[in-house]
Amino acid sequence: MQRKKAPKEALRWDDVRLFLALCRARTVGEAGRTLGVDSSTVSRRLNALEEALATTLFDRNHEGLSATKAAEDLRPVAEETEEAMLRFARAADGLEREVSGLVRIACPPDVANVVVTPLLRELFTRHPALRVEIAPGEAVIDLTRREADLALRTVRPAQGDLVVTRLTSVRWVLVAAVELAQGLGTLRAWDDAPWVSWGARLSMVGAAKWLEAHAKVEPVLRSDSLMVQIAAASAGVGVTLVPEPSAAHYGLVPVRLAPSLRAAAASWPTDELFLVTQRALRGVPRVAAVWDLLRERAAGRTAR
Amino acid sequence: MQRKKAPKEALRWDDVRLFLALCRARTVGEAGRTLGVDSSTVSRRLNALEEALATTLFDRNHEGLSATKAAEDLRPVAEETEEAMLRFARAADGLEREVSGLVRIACPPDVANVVVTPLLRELFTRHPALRVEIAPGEAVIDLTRREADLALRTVRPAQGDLVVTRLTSVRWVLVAAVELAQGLGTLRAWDDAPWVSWGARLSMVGAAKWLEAHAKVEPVLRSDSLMVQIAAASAGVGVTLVPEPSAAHYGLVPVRLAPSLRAAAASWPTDELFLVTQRALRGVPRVAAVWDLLRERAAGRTAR
DNA sequence: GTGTAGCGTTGCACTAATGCAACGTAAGAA
DNA sequence: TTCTTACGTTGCATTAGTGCAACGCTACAC
Repeated sequence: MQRKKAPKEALRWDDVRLFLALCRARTVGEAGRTLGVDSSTVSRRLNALEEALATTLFDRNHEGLSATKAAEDLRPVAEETEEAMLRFARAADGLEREVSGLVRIACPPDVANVVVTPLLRELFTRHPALRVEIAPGEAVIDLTRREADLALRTVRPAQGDLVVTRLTSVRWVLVAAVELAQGLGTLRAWDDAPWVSWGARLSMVGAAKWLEAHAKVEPVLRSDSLMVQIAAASAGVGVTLVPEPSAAHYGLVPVRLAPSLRAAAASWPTDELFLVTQRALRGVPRVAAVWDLLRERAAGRTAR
Repeated sequence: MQRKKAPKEALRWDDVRLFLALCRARTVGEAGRTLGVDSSTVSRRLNALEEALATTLFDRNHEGLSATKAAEDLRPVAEETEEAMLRFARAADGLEREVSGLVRIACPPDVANVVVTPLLRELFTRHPALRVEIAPGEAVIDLTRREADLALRTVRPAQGDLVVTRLTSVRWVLVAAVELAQGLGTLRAWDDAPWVSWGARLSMVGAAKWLEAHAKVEPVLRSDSLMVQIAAASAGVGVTLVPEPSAAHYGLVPVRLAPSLRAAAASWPTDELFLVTQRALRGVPRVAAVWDLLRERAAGRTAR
């Protein structure tokens, strides 16, 4: 007597699909074909289902299948289930294809140029109906006012019903145009070089604070725009602190430092780059498409 | 660029169950607990589902899950699906527990005694609420008139909306009571022994036809009841042809035959035993219980 | 700071599910 | 009869799915 001890097996939802296919097919093989599996699999799963329900659903003989009364009683309920399942699939498909329309991205200008712009080609290849608007600016755009769908920020936002993910962290480096860096050689004192730095309005920026704290130099140029600083540095106006990826992107090279300066350089700021959107927008396909691509392509391990 | 080539993956119905559990849980682990699987499994299957739907359903961070707009749109449809699935499970459960009531079995008397009766103890152990009525008789009971739920027959019924399965095949053997068999020794001619055989009414029975064709003997006793024949043989009245299992059951032993008789003996009839019921009754649990036990216990390989 | 706890994810060994091919049975054709 | 065909089932090698344990990340307590 080798009876089963555990009829505790939960009903697997896929078994209802199997059951329906069997109701509609005249043979096990035919049911398997509609399900895309082998007839042996159908046979075994039917046996398991019957054991789980402690009922015989179909009689099998050399002519194929014949439904028992139990199966015929169950069939209408199973078909309701299938209709609901089809509605679900249709709803899911409906969501899926809406990757079109305009996505507005707010981000710092350098991030726009260095991070976002290089990804646009791939984004449009993936989703031809997608359109993008980049709103660059140092100021913090208020997402809750719907000025943008997506924001890239260097500070983690706290308030609001927002979804936040950290993309990467970037170190800042002291760079200059190639000729100036060569002309300077190894920097022995901070004021041995002309500096380009931040204006009064954004003096709370990490780089500005570092300059204030560690290298009390008087910049030859101040600007609240990082892009202006980069342009000035590129023109050989002076040295400046910029995020490493931006330096590489614009052909600025690191300035060599004498050992005496390296301790202070160790506390150069580190930016973290956060991707932010409103919770309600997170699942909207056109937004999700950009979100996912940024996570996939722009995310990096923490630089320690 | 290792993108997926095949988003052709069909939606598995169980994934909707997973999706619902995730909607209701605040964490992956909680969803896994309600589903009875590990959190790692939930994590992987969610990733697969999102890839299949090409949609992000949940954002995951250190606090757990948060549903995206897509997930919230899908949730009501998924819950309808679940309700239908629960109705199915309830219907299946309802069927399952009805193994009780009376099952009427029509069969030849020897089959009743030899095959059915020995199984009753196990049947009642399995299904204590079950009751059985055995209607023994040589005549063919008409199942379509609902005189019986189940029939055991030696001829395959052709007409009607019946379900038929062959249980086993049995050879007939020439037997006698122990003392008579010893007294006879090896039989050299058919009429060296007194015969017990069928009456006129059932002369079409295989054994009667054989006797007519091969051994033109005049029986000392005729009866249309196999049970009477067996009783007579047991009392030492004569030799008779009976199905092999019945002979063993009633302590009758084979009569030894001289080589000259063996050729004719080779064409002793072979009965097949068929289990029959109406299609509509096949799935009724109390009937299915008996059907299944008979198939399981009484079915044998073909005796060739 | 530094540790701790909770979350989702990943590596790996293992189990269950699957496909393929061979089998046993039954009905009809030659 | 024998052969053929179609059916469901079973054995076995392979694959996909799973659980456990370790990991990385984040927040919070200290």
